[in-house]
Amino acid sequence: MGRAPCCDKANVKKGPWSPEEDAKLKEFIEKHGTGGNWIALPQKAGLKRCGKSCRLRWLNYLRPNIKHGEFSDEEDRIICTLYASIGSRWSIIASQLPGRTDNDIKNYWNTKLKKKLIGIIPHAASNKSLAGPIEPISDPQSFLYCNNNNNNFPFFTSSQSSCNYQGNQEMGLVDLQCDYPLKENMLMFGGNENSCSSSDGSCSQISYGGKDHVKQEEIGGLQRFMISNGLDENYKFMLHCGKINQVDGDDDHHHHHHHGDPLMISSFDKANGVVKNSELEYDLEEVKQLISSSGSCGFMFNDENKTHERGMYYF
DNA sequence: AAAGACCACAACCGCCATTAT
DNA sequence: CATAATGGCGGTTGTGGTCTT
Repeated sequence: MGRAPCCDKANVKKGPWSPEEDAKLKEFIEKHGTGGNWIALPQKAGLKRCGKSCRLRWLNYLRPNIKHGEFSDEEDRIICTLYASIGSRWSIIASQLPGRTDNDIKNYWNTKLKKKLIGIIPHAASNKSLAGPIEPISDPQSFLYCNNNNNNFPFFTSSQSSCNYQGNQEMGLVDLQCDYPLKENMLMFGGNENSCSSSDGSCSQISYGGKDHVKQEEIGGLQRFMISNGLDENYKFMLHCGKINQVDGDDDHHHHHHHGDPLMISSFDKANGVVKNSELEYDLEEVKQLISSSGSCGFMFNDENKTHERGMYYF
């Protein structure tokens, strides 16, 4: 038959560890090691704990050289970059951060870091008046459709009826989903076409890298720059350039990429059936610059059911 | 001052591939 | 081989502390 049962579940302590228990476990492991057997360990160490609980306590808390508290900017950057490329594979991410545990990083991401990443993405809570004209978007199919059920980027809630970009200087992480096959004619800046989705959406992972993933298309005289983040499903929004022939009258000499149309964000309020546009502080060229700068990273992939394409961009 | 909301974090739970009997 | 438990992982929850109302 199989193995013998590990421990008497009924006679095992749960909940937070006391300093005494910590001391016992630490002392035992420092003296005898784990013996490659966590299940037998609590018996030997005289602890009324399940082996699994001991393992967790050791790995996440008692083990030497564990860093706790403040994450550095560099650590933030690594976490964001890795999250953007591999998602919530915490143990792999932790392996790149000496002294950090997967549990710590996971907690940090879920409670703090995610919230820091409001970057170039509109801050939905704003009630500033919209800067741009309201204009219909001719091809509703081209909206990126996002929802925040994945709870990755709940930047928007159902109570918000418009999107405004706040000019946040911080980095932004963008999560997008679209529930239609991406169009063949969509352009990717700087990227190779192969890294875009195959038309049947059969790729499980499409590419890594910065600039490959930003999508641009032209529909009805509008340049559209496809990027999105987590949204309630009542909302759809996209970034796009204003009218192509719009005159850029700006006289800023410091940035060679200052030509081009202002980047607009359009959101669709399904409840009210209204499309709202507002102007982004960055123009398309600036966003391209951001995307292709060394710090950026992004990728796209399809989910298992091949029904959604998702991508993430890290600036 | 009390109650409730919010937050950070440690710990637990269930799943799954691997391993021991 | 068949079976049952382990170890590792990621999602989730419980808990204690702090902040708000």
